[in-house]
Amino acid sequence: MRMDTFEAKTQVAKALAHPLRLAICEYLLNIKEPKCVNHLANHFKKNQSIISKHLSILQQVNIVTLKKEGIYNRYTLSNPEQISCIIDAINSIVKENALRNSKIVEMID
Amino acid sequence: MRMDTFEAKTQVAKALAHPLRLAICEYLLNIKEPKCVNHLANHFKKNQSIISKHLSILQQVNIVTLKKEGIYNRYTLSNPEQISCIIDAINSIVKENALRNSKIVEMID
DNA sequence: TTGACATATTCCAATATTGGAATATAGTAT
DNA sequence: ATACTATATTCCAATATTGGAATATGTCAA
Repeated sequence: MRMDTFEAKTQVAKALAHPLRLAICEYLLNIKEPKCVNHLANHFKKNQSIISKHLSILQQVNIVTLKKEGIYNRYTLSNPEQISCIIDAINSIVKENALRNSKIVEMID
Repeated sequence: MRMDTFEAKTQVAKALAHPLRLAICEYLLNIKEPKCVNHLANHFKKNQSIISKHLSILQQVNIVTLKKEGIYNRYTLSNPEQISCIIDAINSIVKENALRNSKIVEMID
């Protein structure tokens, strides 16, 4: 496997490697409806330029798709199944780590 | 879902968001055997301090586990199933994007 | 046209990540 | 003890990512 093959994959991983972007993805996954920038800005209590920029980063690697509807730019997950897999796997790793850490704390106590 | 819940998840995503780290994970997934730093350094044609540092980042979020065997520090994936899910999902997104882009090129031609 | 609203983009300073070189640590053998 | 090999860590300069403010663009309605 050539190394530059990993560059494109890394772009996808990088797009997910931010707390707000990950939260946006998880939200869009659960809500299952296209959401506009303003809605997301209100929901996450961030200003619109930040939300817009993060959505743009997600869009660049096609994690998210934009539908223009009049005034509103509505975003959905382009590949909900894949994003769901990734989020589930990450959650599983994090959960296992938390469990492992709590056991280590017990050992110390 | 509180925002700081995403911090731990983001750490996992960030750990994967580097071409060499992603390549190491994919390699360890395929090889299914613990590999030492030097082996990985030779395989990826990088110097040992870089490999060691990247393994340390992967270890911090428990993507990778260290087994000390005499002189050698052998690393394996801690959660191969989850990492496999993530890598497959990323590959699927990247493949779809490549396909989509090639179709766009056809439209332009 | 103007105004109002939704969104995108640009600019910039702060912060984070990176690779490479040098150094430190650790284990084994002699 | 010394020497050798494997690995980890520290330091630093270059680069990348970030959030916020300001500005630009885009859409509709009066």
